[in-house]
Amino acid sequence: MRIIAHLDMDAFFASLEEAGSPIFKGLPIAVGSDPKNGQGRGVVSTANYKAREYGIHSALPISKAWQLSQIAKVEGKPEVVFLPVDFERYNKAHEEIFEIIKKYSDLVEPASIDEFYFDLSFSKNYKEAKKICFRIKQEIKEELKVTCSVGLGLNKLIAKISAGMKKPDGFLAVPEKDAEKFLELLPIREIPGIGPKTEEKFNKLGIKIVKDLKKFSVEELHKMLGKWGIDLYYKIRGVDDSEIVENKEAKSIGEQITFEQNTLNSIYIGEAFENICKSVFKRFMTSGFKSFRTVGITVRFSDFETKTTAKTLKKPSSSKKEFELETMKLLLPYLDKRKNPKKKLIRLIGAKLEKFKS
DNA sequence: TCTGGGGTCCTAGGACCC
DNA sequence: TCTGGGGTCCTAGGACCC
Repeated sequence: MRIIAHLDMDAFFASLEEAGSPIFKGLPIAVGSDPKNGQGRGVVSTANYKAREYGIHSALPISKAWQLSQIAKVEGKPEVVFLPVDFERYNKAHEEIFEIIKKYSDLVEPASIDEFYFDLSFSKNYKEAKKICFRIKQEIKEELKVTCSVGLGLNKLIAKISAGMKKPDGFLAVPEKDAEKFLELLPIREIPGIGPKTEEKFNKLGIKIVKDLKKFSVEELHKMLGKWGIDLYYKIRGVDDSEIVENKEAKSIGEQITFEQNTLNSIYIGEAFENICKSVFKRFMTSGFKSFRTVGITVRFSDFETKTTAKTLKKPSSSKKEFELETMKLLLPYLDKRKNPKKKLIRLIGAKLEKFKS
């Protein structure tokens, strides 16, 4: 029988900032874009638990977060500490956590910068596995001064959901015999892969919790959701055979920027685009891949309409010149009448590389 | 409230080939 | 003369996740 663990860092970016700067201790922190006195674009990446009391959370527009901070100030509460995202620092912490988990399990999958799956099937039982989880939690706390939550279950799905239930600094094991009951009572939105659109779709049919979802046959879910519906049918019955995968290769490398102000100034856009391409290519060069075959761009207009265009080259390439030339050819039509007849201002541009060969 | 940036996976339609 | 079936590749867009 498998025993799978999922470890999820608590308010990761904000916790690391707090741990790194004692003066922030106890203060509300929002890591994300520059609020620029309420004029900033962009969103909150991570808010610590103190900031969440103000109503600030991930993906909240930074301007709104700034307003909430001003309101708090008027009420005599401490203002929010706004900090930029420091990926270098978080990546380093990620590696350190990976190394700690590695000491206890030889099958570890980093699922994102702040999440890991690992295999504890070698443990005699859940009690033994739990002990290991607590040792890992302890070690992370000692070394990095941040907390995490861990879930245990018979597969990745159960492990992930249970890790999320006792945040922060929590632990939950859902043994096999309880798995189906545990799932049945959850709101469908708790199932990873069911987002706002799918939730809405099911809500309209009166489907609220996982138990309601079980009314549908495999065929019905397949029809409604495509291939993923088949997975879902089994997942909600506690069946998830997906493996822990240790080394996942990247499928794409890309970057995009949102301008401070929407623009159609081709000199300005051109310069920004050049910088993006340079940076993307640099990352390609250090990725270890030998070649790419598809190049692509993204353009987002002022009304948020977003266009992507891609071109697959005849032959694999590793040429920076070719990347820059081909993406520029894709971008140019959006700057004039060809693909922008209404002369809409541009809000964001991006470039990416795909179809790698090692 | 006016919406980042980094990704992954899936789908549908068209081109093309045998 | 007016039209099959299977397969693959490519592109654009959508949903989702952190």
